[in-house]
Amino acid sequence: MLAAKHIPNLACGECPIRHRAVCSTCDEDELAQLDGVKFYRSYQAGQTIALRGYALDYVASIVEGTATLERVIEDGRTQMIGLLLPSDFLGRPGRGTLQYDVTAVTDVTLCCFQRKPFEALLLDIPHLQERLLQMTLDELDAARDWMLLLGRKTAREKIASLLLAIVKRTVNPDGKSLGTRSRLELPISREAMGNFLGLTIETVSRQFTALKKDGVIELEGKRVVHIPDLSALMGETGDDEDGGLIV
Amino acid sequence: MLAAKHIPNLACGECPIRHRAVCSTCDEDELAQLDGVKFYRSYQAGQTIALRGYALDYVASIVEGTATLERVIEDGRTQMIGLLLPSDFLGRPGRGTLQYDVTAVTDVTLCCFQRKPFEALLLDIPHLQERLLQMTLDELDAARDWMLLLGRKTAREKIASLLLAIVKRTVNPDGKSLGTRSRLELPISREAMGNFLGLTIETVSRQFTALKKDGVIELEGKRVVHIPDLSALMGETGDDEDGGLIV
DNA sequence: TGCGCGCATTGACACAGATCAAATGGGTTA
DNA sequence: TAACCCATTTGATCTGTGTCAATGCGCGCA
Repeated sequence: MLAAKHIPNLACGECPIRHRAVCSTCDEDELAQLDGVKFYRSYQAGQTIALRGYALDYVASIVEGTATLERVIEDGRTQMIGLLLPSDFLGRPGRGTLQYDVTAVTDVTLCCFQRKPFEALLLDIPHLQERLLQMTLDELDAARDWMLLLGRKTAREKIASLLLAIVKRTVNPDGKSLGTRSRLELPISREAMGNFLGLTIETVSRQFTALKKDGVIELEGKRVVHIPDLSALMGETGDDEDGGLIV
Repeated sequence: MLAAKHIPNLACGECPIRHRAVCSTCDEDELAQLDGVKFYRSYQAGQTIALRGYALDYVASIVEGTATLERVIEDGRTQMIGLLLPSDFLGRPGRGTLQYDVTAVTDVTLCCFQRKPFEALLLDIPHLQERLLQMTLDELDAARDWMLLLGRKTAREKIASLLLAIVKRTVNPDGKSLGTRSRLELPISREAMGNFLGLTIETVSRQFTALKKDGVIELEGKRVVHIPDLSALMGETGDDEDGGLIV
């Protein structure tokens, strides 16, 4: 088993997530305080970053890469409950353990803060805590969209919603108006999609085949999807307007 | 349509949720500040408290009663995405609209705070913001437990998990060790449970019948449940230990 | 070039939960 | 007390998705 690697810290001025992460509202002085308790760490694709119930002595921002949050029951049933992308926040101030497993799906770089000093800074820097509160509220909204999907959508609607969510985020992360035709590289395996959507891998596969047969999507290999008409895909999500779900 | 009623404020010293709500960590002086922007409001069972996308100019603590948060799609499919019980927090600082509908399921009393001044107090009173952050993180954890339930649990496991969650919240809100036998009054209808769990009302009813036949629960009327052996119920939740889900 | 490995697709069948429909029961009103 | 209402339960049947098993396909490696 590979261990996490310590790597040299990046200066905040060079940081690609400086203006989106938990530190985005901090001034120079406040950044310096954070800098005093920060250290970089990297994980390779497939590595476990944290396990449910085990101590995690830091909280962190994702600088680079993708990680999943998953709950697993003993009999193997697995539900993905979150996806961490660059600028997202990992860990829980005020508690030393997590309720879920965290796994790197690509190589991941973290900007870690020792937990205890970070908690103290939250009280000293109201804007830092305010930013973390807003990020947490956003995550809560996303989780609730996801609950609607898991509880009430059909397999076809789930797949369409997922594809649309990936389009929104990877093709056009800034929310500008979307063109009518999109090419899309799937960042996760069929199995991960199943765990994301509360489906089996076979059902995921069958729905892909069905959407292809109906002309909603075109497949190029297994990992690349073309969407000839985005509004047709939106019509398949089961949502009132635009597909709701934001990953 | 009935309108929300303004009712006289209760003094914080008399407040039944004084030590659990968002204000629980405030001292006398800070309470006085909150008192300046607070007003009580009550809703009758069945009334709409807020609608998705419409402005809500206050945030609030639930003093008494039960309210649901729901997402509804046009064809009528409904997913409950949250349940508000006394001491829970309603509304989103920093944003004037909600993403979901809020409905009173019993008569509800709210301790409301005008939103803008409340947001200012969050920055002035770090402990208030810290408390709200902790409550939001707890909600996020609960939402994630719920996602596991919606995505991967069977109908029987869902019902057992819900019953256990209600036991934890209403019979013993302080987390003291639970006795072996519990009496439990269900705060919501079968339909609401179905919307909570991603099931139809008929399936909910059948699972109640099945759990009764298997001796896991006893019914007294339709709204009261006796749980002769809590650990037996825990064994039905599908969770590793104690049923995870916290409402 | 061919073998093996992992992921994905396809097929046949089973079953949990949905759907449609009818019966029950408790509470409220006249 | 009867009539009605509404939530709930129960029954019969249907169907979407899971399960189990076989096959296909791309890719690295010998």
